[in-house]
Amino acid sequence: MNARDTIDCCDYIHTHEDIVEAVRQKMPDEDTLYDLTELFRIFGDSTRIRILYVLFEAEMCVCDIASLLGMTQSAISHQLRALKNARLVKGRREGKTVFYALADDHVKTIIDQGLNHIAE
Amino acid sequence: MNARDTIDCCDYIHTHEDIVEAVRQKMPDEDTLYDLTELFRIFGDSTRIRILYVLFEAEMCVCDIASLLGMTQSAISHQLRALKNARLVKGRREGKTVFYALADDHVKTIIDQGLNHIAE
DNA sequence: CTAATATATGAATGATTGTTCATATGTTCA
DNA sequence: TGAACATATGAACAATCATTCATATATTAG
Repeated sequence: MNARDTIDCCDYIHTHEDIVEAVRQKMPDEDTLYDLTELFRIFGDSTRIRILYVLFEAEMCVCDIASLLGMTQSAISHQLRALKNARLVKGRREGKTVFYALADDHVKTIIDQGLNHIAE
Repeated sequence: MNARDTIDCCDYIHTHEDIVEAVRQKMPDEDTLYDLTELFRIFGDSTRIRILYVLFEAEMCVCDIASLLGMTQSAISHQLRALKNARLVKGRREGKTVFYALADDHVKTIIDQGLNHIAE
């Protein structure tokens, strides 16, 4: 099948052209779609989820997180950067140490929704 | 640094041992962590997000979704399987055609939370 | 300034993943 | 039964990504 043939792919599309039009109009723009996908992609890694769980409890320095999760400082630092770029965590420098904390409480809300789904 | 050295990685961990202990206890078990990560990983792909958006509007057959998104039937079918395994969509066969629909309204809630965050 | 400590980062690598292609399965109709 | 259609699926390939290693930056103490 050729995906470019937008209307002749099967017998059903002609019977629901109003719906097809509604879908087309309600699709979010490319930028929103990209940001949304990117946000969930960040949540889709167990190291990053673990880091977020750690930060639910308290702000913490890179090395403590690494220690808690049994991973290297470098690995954690790389992932903290990803989380920071997604504005899920924020860093605060105090001398040599950088303390990371959750950026806001959307994070917890999103994770809770995820937990809701898997608990179902 | 060796990540196995759970206590001697920096000067701070000793000053917050109560918090470290609290974090340890509140970390979800491995299974939950895996399911949660897996769920968000499924949301973390723009094709799958697009499919979910299409299904917000109405149930639809594989080939219509493919047509709407300008992708091949095979690609969509593969992704529908992923969405089905994550129990985000469900399929209903009617003759030759299989209609897919959202499994429940957690899906919309989770995506809305994501939109909330990026709109912020 | 130098040494020590905490964090950040670029490059390399192994693993994972989305799409494609070819083909199989399942259903209807003649 | 056989042809036509809708969907599903396994294997292969290219692209993406998490971690590691080595090293750079930043801060403090001496």
